[in-house]
Amino acid sequence: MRNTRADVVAAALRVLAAQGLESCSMRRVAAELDVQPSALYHHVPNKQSLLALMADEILRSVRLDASDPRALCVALRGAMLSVRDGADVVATVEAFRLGSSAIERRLAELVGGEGAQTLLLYTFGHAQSTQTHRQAAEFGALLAEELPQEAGDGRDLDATFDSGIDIILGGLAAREIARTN
Amino acid sequence: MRNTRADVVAAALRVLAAQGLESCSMRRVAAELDVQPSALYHHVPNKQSLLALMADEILRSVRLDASDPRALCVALRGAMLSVRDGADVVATVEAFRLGSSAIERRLAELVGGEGAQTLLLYTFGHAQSTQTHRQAAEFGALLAEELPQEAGDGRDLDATFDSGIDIILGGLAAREIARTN
DNA sequence: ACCTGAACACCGTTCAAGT
DNA sequence: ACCTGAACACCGTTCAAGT
Repeated sequence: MRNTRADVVAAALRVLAAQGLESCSMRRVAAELDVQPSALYHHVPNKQSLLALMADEILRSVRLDASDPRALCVALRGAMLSVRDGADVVATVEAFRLGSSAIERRLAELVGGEGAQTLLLYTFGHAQSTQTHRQAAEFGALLAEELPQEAGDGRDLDATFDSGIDIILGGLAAREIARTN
Repeated sequence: MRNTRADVVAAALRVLAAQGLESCSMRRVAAELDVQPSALYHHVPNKQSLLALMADEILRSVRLDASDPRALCVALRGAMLSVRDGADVVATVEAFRLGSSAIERRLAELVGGEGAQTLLLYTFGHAQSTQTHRQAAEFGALLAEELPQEAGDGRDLDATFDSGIDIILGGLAAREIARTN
C-alpha cells in the first residue's frame, strides 16, 4: 500500500497552506506526493470531493459540545482562519450542505433553525472577508516595501466580528422575549 | 472602433448568464465577440478586473436612495439572484471592497457601520447559498428526470432570508434602546 | 490496490506584428 | 486604437496498461 486517501487530504492541506487555493491544483497535490496526477483519482472521485474532505479536516478542531453559540461561532471562525484560504474552502463546501452540517445542527439546538442559519452565514461571510483583506494587506505591504502593520486591520476585523454576533444574538433574545409576552 | 470596454462587459455577462461562472473564461468571452483572446487585454488588464466590472453592472439596478435598510438588502439580493452565479461574482468582488462600497456606505447611514457590515455579510452569504442550492436542485431534477418542484426550496430560502434580516434589525433596535436608556 | 504514461480538451496572459 | 497569431506555462479528467 503506497498512499491512502488520508495522505492525499494531508498533502492537499499542505499545498493549501503553502500556496493558497488558487495554486492548490490536483497536479500540485500529486507532485507533493511524488505521484502522477492520475493517481489521485484512485483515492478521490474529483477535485470537489477532495475540497470537501479538506473542509472536514479544517473543521475537525471545532468542538460541538459547546453550550454557548458565541463560543461555537468564534471556534468556527478560528478554524477557518487558521489555514490560508481556509474560509473559502469551508464556505464553498458548507454552503452546499446548508441545512445538513453538524455545526448547523448543534447551533440550531442552541438558538433555533433561523438563528443558526443567520449566525452561520454571517460567520462564513465575515471569515471570508477577513481573509480577503489580510491577503490584500500582505500584498500591499509587499508592494509598499514596508512591514505589515502588526495591529491594524486584523484587530478591527476581530472586533467587528464580535459586534455582529452581539447584534444577531441580541435580535434572537428580543424575539424570544416578544414570543413569551 | 470595433469593440469597446462596455461591449466586453456585456459579452461577459451574456456568457455568465448562459453558461455560469465556471465557463466564463476569457477565451469564451472572446469567442462571444468573435475575437482572439488576446484582444480582451486591450480593454481590461486582467480577468479579475473584468469580474469587478461585471459585479458593478449586476448591481446597477439597486437604488441607493432607499430609506429602508430591509428594502436595500432585498434589492441587493434580488440583483445578485437575477443572473446565474451572480451572487458569487458580487460576493467575491464586494468582500474585497468591504468598507468602501457604495451600498455599504448607504446602509451605514441608515443603521451604523456595524449594522451595515452585519446585514451585508448576511445578505451575501444567504444569496450565495440560495444560488448553490438552486443549482443543486436543478442538477438533481435532471438526474431524477422529473420536473423541478415549483414552490419547494426556493420559497423557503426567501422566507429564511427575511427572518435573518428581522433578527439582525431586531438586534440593532434592541441595542439602540439599550443605548438611549 | 495503487500507480504510470499518454492523451484530450481546456485555461490566463504576454508580446511582436499587423491595420 | 484595436486586433491577430503564436507561444508559454499551466489546468481537470480519462483510460489503457503496468506491478
